Amino acid sequence: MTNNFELYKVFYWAGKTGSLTQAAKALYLTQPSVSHAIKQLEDSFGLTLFYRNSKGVSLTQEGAILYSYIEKSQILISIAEEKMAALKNLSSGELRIGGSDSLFKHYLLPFLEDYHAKHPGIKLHLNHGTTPETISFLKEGRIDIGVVRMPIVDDQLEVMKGIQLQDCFVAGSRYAELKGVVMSMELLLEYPIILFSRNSRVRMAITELFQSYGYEIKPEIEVGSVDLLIEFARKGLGISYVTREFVSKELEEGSLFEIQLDVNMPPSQVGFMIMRNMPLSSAATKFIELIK
Amino acid sequence: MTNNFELYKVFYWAGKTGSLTQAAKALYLTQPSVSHAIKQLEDSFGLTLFYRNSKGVSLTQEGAILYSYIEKSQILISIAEEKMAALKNLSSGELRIGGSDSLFKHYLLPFLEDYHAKHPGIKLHLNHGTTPETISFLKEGRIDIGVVRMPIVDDQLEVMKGIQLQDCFVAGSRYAELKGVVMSMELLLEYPIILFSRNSRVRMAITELFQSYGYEIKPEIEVGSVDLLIEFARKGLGISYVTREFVSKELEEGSLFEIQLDVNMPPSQVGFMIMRNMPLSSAATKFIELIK
DNA sequence: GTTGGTCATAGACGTGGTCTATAGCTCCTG
DNA sequence: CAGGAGCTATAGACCACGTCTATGACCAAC
Repeated sequence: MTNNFELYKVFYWAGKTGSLTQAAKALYLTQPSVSHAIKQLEDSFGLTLFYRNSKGVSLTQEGAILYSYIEKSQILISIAEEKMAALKNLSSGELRIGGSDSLFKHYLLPFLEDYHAKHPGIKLHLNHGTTPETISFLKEGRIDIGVVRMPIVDDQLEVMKGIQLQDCFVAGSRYAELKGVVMSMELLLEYPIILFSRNSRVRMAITELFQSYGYEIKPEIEVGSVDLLIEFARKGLGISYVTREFVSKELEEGSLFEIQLDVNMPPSQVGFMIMRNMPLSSAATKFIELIK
Repeated sequence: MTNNFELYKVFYWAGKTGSLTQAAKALYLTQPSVSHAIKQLEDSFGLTLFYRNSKGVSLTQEGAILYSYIEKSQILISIAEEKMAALKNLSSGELRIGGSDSLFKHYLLPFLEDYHAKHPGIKLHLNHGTTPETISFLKEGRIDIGVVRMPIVDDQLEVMKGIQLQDCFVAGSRYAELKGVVMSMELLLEYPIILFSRNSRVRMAITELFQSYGYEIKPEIEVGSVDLLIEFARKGLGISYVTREFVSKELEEGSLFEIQLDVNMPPSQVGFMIMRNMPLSSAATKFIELIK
């Protein structure tokens, strides 16, 4: 036996208000419709659910048992509907972004602040990882959006351009004599170089660039975070290859300066990835609108 | 926002099976109907609930949240439907009967045994009280059936005849000389009489009977239970007025004998009361069928 | 390429849920 | 006690909407 669940909604209101007429008003129906609906339920069970009297209805023994279950069920549905409304209007929900810590900190942070201020109910999850990890997370559905360096070639993914960044070599006061000097690659390679760890997108890009000119760039020091790249360069341990926009503060205050090279460093593009042909959550849609 | 609850049933099965086609089968619908239903839900919330792919569907973040509520809700409804079926087929439920202990013990007991054997899932509640108390309980909905002595005149009640009982005077061996003697009322009153307490239906009947012949019956001893009436008579404390059917064992074994009177004692009728125009529970309906 | 499985879409159909109108009932009130 | 104001039940008409069939688009596996 499997009833039309709509009947339970009618039953719930009839039980709750103790009146078919009141239930009809609550449901924007007419009283005969409600009366008919209750009769249908009763017939389907072969049980009488209500006592009818001149001032309304009251639950029978059996009706009361049914009501105890249906009430809980209906309340759950009401909560679910409220929850859905909250998700829709972004007063609730979560936004899961994957990418590198440096992009979070130096590029995404203002957007995240803005977003959080506008939608304080949305929980933010920042999932840091390498580009391939981020892509995996995206495909596994563990994040909604991935933020990485372009180019990304994966036809399961839809990639949108973000800001354009410029990588460059920087040094601290220990190498002050290089300030203002336009260096060749060959010359640069005579200094100790500090690079990001091997599996990063930036590292691959710079390695390829040098290779295309016939050089091999071998770092003296390899580090795992942008902060360390900056810190080591400031302390004079070598010349770091960093994203210029991420060291704007240090360049401005003079604790670091940019090394001029005689070749153009290609810009690098930040990209947002989402799954192609997969619907985005409201929270994620809104965030992407914000960034664009 | 208040959806057609039928949509949630479809959503539940789609989420549960991970396939619109499977959901359609479970609900005896076609796949396009299910597809349409899900679309309606999604439109009503303004949210996407499922990812569609070539091997079925899977819940989105938001769909999963909805599912967590709807699942509980639907399970409650299933339980409720099972419960209703159990109440209908009498494998569950309760039967509440009001009346006097003596009627329960001496008249209803075999029926109760039979009923309980046939429907062990039905809980029996025997609510003992006087006739007016029993009527009150019935009107308050605290019992389903009342079993009392007729006549009952109350147009809110529907009364059905039960067994006919015969009250009589009995004595024990102490008054052996009266065995076989046809006594007059006048003579009887010279012996110590034991009667049931004042507010009982039987007591009122016997008092009225004696009055109609111009006598006043005043008991030596008043007791509150039929068992005591019997016990006191056996011990020779006096002559008890009891229901003959309730002392059949004692009459047979000879520990009590019936006093012959020169007037006919009117029979007394047992009646079953239920509320007029009020639906009976399945359990109560079945019990009444059994007795008839 | 073909087959077999998804889900989506379009449009037709017909049932069932809703309506209006009215009756029957009980309780209350003048 | 008649009349009114509640309530629910019943009858019958109607039309929206839920369901169907048919088809398309897509994907994965063989």
